[in-house]
Amino acid sequence: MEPQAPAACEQRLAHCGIRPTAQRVRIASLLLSAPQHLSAEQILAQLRSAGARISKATVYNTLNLFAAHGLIRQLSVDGSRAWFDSNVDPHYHFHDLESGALIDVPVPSVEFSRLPPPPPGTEVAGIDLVIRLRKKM
Amino acid sequence: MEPQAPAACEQRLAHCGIRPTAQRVRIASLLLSAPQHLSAEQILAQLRSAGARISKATVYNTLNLFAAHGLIRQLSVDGSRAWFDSNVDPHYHFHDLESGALIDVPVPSVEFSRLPPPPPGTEVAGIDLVIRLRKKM
DNA sequence: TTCCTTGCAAAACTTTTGCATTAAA
DNA sequence: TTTAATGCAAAAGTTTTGCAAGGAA
Repeated sequence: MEPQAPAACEQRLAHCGIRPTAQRVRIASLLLSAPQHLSAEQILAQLRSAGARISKATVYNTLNLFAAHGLIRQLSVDGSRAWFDSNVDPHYHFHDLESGALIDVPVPSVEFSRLPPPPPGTEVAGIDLVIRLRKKM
Repeated sequence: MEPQAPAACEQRLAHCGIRPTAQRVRIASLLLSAPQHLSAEQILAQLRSAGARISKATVYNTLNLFAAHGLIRQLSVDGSRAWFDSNVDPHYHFHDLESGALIDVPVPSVEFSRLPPPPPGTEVAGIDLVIRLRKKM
């Protein structure tokens, strides 16, 4: 997967008020190159094998920072670890139970004809939908 | 919350092919007394403060065993820890982002008028829906 | 006796944090 | 120069595992 142009990432970070350090730009460049789902460990491994000098702490700190600024979205799909989704537009997910793969499901392919009213004093902040998949027999 | 009659739990476990040991019956008795969502740590604390002699390892082993037999369901709602749901009938959840509380949403209160076809070679194994709630302003 | 279960401690894993060093503005 | 970010190691939190001891059949 081609990393996104570092210059574009730099601008995007600066636009969010995030100081575009070398490590942050590399993470952004990797993650924002296409819609994808990566774990912190995967990001660390990919950057290091590409020759980057970066620590685990910085990866976690940066991912949390990006998520807080809405650049990425943190998913809780299986209990094992967090997945970071570079697609922050509203969408849902297929989750292949065998491979663990996550596949984006665009909003228009799901339609709710009925939803429960939120409890009094609350409003809906978001809807997470995960469609679990198994191999067809 | 009243624990369910231990005798009924014993029968239920035996019916699943699970040997009804003292610790397992206590966990079942606590968890299956009503539809609820508990963490392993909460279960351990409640049983111990009720005078039970039980270890953390046994709580985890037992919860995994129960989940494997379909007696309970493990939820991934926030990344922090697993929640064990004593309601194994199909249903969805509200998740209060402020308090962390989980509230069951019965199946009939949600209706899908459109769902995406599962990718070739796969079929839908289940649908997890979490409606995140924030305080209304 | 034989097999399974438990408890304890240690290990495994993911994520966070403290602090000295380094880089950015 | 001043402030913020990084790296490392250690800590924290959750869950799993190895193994000796205990309990059920």
